[in-house]
This record gives sequence, structure tokens and C-alpha cells, in this order.
Amino acid sequence: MRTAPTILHLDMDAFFAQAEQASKPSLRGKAVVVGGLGPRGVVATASYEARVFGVHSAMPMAQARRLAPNAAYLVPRFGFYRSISEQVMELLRALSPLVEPLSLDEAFVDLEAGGAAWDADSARLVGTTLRADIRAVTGLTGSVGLAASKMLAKIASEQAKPDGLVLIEPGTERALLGPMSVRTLPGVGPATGDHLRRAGIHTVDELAEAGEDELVRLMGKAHGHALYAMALAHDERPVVAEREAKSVSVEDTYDVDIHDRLRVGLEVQRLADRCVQRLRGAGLSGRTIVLKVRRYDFSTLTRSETLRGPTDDPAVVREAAARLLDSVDTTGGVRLLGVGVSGLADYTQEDLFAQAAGAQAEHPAEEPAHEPAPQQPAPAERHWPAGHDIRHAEHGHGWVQGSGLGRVTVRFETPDSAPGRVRTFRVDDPDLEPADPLPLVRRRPGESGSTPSPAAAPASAAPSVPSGPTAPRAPKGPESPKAPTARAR
DNA sequence: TCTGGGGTCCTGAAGCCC
DNA sequence: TCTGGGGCTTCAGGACCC
Repeated sequence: MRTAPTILHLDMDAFFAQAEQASKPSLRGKAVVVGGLGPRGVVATASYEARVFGVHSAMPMAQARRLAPNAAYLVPRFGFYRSISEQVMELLRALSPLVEPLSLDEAFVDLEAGGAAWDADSARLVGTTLRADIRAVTGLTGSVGLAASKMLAKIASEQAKPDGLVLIEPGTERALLGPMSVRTLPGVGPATGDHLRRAGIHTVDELAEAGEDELVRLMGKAHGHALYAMALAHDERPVVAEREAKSVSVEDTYDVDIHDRLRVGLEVQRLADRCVQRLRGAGLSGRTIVLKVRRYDFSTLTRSETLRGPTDDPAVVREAAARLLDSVDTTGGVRLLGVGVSGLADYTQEDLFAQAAGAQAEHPAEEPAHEPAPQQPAPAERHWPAGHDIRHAEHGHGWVQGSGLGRVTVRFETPDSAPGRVRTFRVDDPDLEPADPLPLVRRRPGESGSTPSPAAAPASAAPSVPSGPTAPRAPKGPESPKAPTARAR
């Protein structure tokens, strides 16, 4: 255990919601909820103004709408958030080569490894400067935790929220942790929390008093040992800059349960193709194919099959997924289907040749990621997702406030304008076109352009384009194909 | 109230091999 | 030849995280 609080944890405050507020002046100071807008959507992030009403992440959207009917409801724009995240990560990498991104809005930094800090005073100075730099470059606020271990740095940043900095002095950890709920500890969720509570363990102190043997008996070997170590504030995990992906998967929840077995089969084929696209985009192949089925009653089951060798052949993955589906009873309907590949391996030269040969016969997988889904409207009846940027030939830049019944309502404003006016158009108005997000902070003339600007980001303006394999990596790691959602706890 | 999507890690059962 | 046991892999499910 190091003796100086030189591990930094950065957590952007209500990241998605804050980014939307920064880009839309009329939403500043207002309740903003970002998440899926379908009947089965959940909240990805709620602004602090929305949290006052009890809205929080992972809550069903329908419930959020009941709690905060007047909030602005927006779909996530991952390309936009990713471009901001890259600016932030660049600032972190200037501090140390050891930066471990956890998601778009969170990362650990080993300040000592970068020579940026060596004691409490220097660490605090780095944290303060970093927060100011993030504000200057992105216009957004983030909270910083500083401690001698990852676990405590994360707990510190949680305490610092929103828009603050907390440093935990080495030597004070156990006194600080002791009275806290066991749920504070990473890895203790609802199930483990309940389990411990039933055993009469509520606080970290009680966890430590229970002793290692008792915790192993209660929670199993790995979890028991880990819990005991955390209770004593022991955490030697290093900050790891490069992480390799272990699996790649895609899944879809359907607005309405699917009962037709044929349709279930077709969806599984489509998911298999999408999964392979992601796999190939990451330059990977995999050996184990996993099918995931969530039934009408929310019961979830998985079936997997391990092949003799790794593959990135869409036909092979499709066939394996179909075989796995054969062993699943879907009567009653399914609400979610997913296809994943694990047991990943690097692309091999042989694979490349095999694909080249197969590609001529294999057209489906070569289609773009945004293959037209059957339910997608024809170009004539254009779809304008809430919150996305838009440009009008006469009125300029704005964003979609809502659409329906053949109309789209647009608010014309930019990040550095005053709150703008609202106008309504026909959805097929030829003067309207999707636009790229504008930078949140306007660069002054003569300023270096080394930092990527959100406007340079891949177009989230093309709303039907998912964060496919060719999109920039989510900052979980250079090879990680995942596009994590935000959090707001 | 009715629960997303993308991941990671762990456990336990079962089968296989030596 | 039979049995036991350890070690390994595969598979399914659960918990957790953002």
C-alpha cells in the first residue's frame, strides 16, 4: 500500500445530462433525463435537478415520467459524449501514462507513476488544476477523489460529488470507512447487501469484526476474502492502462414481446451478424458463442457452445446461435435476445484469407451496421430523435425538442447562444437536415487545435448509426468494443 | 413500477482424462 | 480391472458495475 494519496479517481457529474445542458442553453437549470424513450426504456442519467424529483439511473422511464412529467426527455448521443470523453482522457494522459478508463465518464490515474504528485499537497494541487482544465476545455464539471488506493479514491470522488474534490489522508481510512454502510464498498450490490444484513452485518466495521473465516463461509472464497480486505481498507490493485476485451455481445429488448418462433429465429440471425461486425471491427475472433434469451416473465437464460477454434465468420456464428436457440423454449414470448462471443483471440492471417473467400458468398454480414430495420421509416417519413442536432436552411442550428404526427418541433439555439425560440415544421420539410453537435466551448482564435472538438466527432447527427465497430473506442480500453452508458448514483 | 445494453468475475455442477 | 481423486474444461446462472 502506498503511503501518499496519489491515486486519482475522476467522475464527471451526471455526465450525459450535463453534456446535454451545456449544448442546449434552454435546458440549463432544468430537469433533464437521458435514456431510452421506448416503452421499455430506462434512465441512463438524470440531471441533479431531475434527481430532486426522485429520478435516478436504471429507473424505468415510465416511472421517471410520472415523477418528473415536466423534465426534458432525451435519447443518448453516444458519439457526442465520446468526443467529450476523449478530451477529458487526453487531459488525464497528460498527467500520467497510467490512466485506466472505466467508462466514458470515469477513470483512475496513477499520479505517482507520472511524476505528477508525490504527497498530499501536490496531489491536491493536481486535482484542483485538473478540474479547472476540464471545465475550460469541455465546459463541464467533474469530481475528483484522491487516496492511496483505487477503492478509496473512488469512495472519495463519490463524496466529492457534485463538482468537488475530496482527499483521504493515508492513516485515516479505517476510521472513515468504519461507520459507512457495506453498500459503499465496490462489489457489494443489493444481493450481497441483503445477505450481509441478514447475517447482522450493516457497516464496514461490522464486516471487519465478523472476521475473514466467517465472511468466506457466508459469501464464498473469492468474495469473502475480497470483502475482508476491503473492510480493512486494503486494496493493492494497480492502475492498469491497457485492458483486453474478454467478450463481445449485442442484445436487443423489444418494445413488444415476440411470440412468433420464425421471427425469433430471424432476430437471432440479425444479432449474430451485428455481433460479428463488432468482433471484426475490433480485429478479434472468438471460440464460444453465447445466446441470451429473456422471456416474457423476465427470466433470463443463456446457452453457449464452444467451437474447435476461434471464428469471425458470420455464417458460423449464425449457425451456432440457431443451434442454441433450438434448445430454448420460447413459448410465452421473449422480450430480449442477445448473441455474444467470448474466448477471444487475435485476428489471424488464416482468418483473413478464410473471410476473403467467404465474403463473396456472405453478403449479409458485409452490410453496414445500420442496415435498414424493417420497422424503420422510409426516407420520405424522416425520423428526428429527441435531443439530436438539426439545421434549418433559414433559421440555422437547433435541436429536436419533439416529433410526432408528421411534425417536428425544433428549438433554435447553440451552446453559446441565449435560450432560443421554438418552431414547428413538417417532418419532411426539405429545409431541415441532421447536423453535427457544436463544440461546447468555443476555441479562441490562435488557440492550439490539438484537442478534438465535439464537432469533429462522428456524426451522432445520423441518428440511426449505432456506435459500431468503426466508431472510436469507448475509453474502457483501446480494444474494448463496449459503449457504456452513463451512471448517476 | 416493471425493469437497457455492454461488460466482468465468480460459483457450482458435470464430464473427461490421467 | 476397478475405484478414487485431482485437475481441467465447459456450461449455466447470478451478482455487480457503469
